[in-house]
Amino acid sequence: MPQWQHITYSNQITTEHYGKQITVGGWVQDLRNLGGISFLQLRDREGVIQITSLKKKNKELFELVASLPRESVVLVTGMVKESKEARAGFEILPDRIDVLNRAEAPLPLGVVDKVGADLDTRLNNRFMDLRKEEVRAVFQVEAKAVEGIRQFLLGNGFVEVHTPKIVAAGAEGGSTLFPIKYFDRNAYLAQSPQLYKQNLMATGFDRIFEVAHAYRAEASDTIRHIAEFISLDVELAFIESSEDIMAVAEGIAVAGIEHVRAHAQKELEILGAKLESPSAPFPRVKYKDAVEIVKGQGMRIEHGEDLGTEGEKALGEYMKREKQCELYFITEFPTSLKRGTFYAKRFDDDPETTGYFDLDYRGQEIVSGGQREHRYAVLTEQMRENNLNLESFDFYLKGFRFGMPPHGGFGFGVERYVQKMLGLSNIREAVLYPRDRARLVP
RNA sequence: GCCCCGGUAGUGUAGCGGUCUAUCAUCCGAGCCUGUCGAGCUCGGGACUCGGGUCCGAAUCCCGACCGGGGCGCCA
Repeated sequence: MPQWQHITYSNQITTEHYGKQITVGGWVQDLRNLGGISFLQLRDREGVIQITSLKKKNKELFELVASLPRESVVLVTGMVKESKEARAGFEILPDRIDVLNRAEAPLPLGVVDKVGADLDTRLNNRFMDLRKEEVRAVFQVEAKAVEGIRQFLLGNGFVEVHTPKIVAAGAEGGSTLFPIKYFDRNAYLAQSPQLYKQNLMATGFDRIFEVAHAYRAEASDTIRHIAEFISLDVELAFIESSEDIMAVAEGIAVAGIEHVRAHAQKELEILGAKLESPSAPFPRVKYKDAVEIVKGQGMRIEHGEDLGTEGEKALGEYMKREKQCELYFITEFPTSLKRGTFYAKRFDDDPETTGYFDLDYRGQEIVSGGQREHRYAVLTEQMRENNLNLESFDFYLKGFRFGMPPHGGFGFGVERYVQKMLGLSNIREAVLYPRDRARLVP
């Protein structure tokens, strides 16, 4: 058996192992040398094991242990012994220690130091930061959330697709596009799979989703913006209204949380996050009612204005307080606020209003979507309103001329979802290697 | 992009014109200790972002650069 398969994880050790020899491997988290006895806390993927050495039993081995700098990588082969003093209920008495890699000192960032570190320092040394279980737990939760969402979508007949991230034109304004060199031409990083997922609605793939990076060159320095984020995009055809889309968005939000609750209980505990089952259906608050609620909270806002960050927060507090609700839709956004979203379908009997919605989680937008305009003539008219050059959207528009069913969809911000779920103060905490206006490394 | 705030040992901080050969913790090194797990004890080590300026004197005040934090706009 290869060495890596021979290693026992800390959480796999049971009373069955007591009195037997095993091999464990990991990082030297901490070392206490009391003179005649020493305790090495060895951390692996799953937890921490105590390695107890006695000087009188093996002086050479004892001195080797004592010389190990923290965060060195070692393999320890020894006997598992039941112990009342050890936290895990057992400890390992080493027969052999292989030092695979000695760590330098001082560490750029302490893993178990009794002092904090700024997020910037942590991100600059992310590999060290990720040795902390509470940091890794965030990404375990994210993985479980996405797993739950995938299961939900696959179970409902959605097909997972992958669309290009190197594109010729953007779905929205050009200002938020990252230009790149594409051989001898200019191209951009995709800010959204919008045009492609709509194009796919004309193919027979009538229910699709994609989990992929999206790139936004927004000059936004906030705790909820990053230049590269995971967009979970959904599009489905043969719908009758934006309500059909909302039902899917709701299903996703519930599925992610429920899957995390069921499969990441340990991580939630580590993070101290209390995550309750959301009750569906989520409330639908029409934009015009949202304006009144925000006004009622003492804020100055007029109908037709964007709610703004503070308005969104105020609405979030209101929904929590009055409706005991953390997830809710803001629906029927006025056309005036969605004019840039040229593909948004306006109500036939009220062209000043769209079926577009946001899904907010604790006062923060995590989803935006709605029914699209699938009629070629109306769509091109709305694009002209935006002074768009129709020729550069040729591939997109062609899809509408030869059989395009009514459809709609949304984009779901995975990191924002996880951030809100866990109450993280900065979205960067929910990204392994975040990219923002200032950060390109690591 | 706009508006506030901040940059002091590896890490996190105190100090905010002279008493700073700069505080505390953590950390690192040497030593003592056979049950530690926020170990304890003794000794030692390590820092004022950079460039101008004001002043008898600058970590401290002013200007600029660079870096960081937060808010707003915008958005996932």
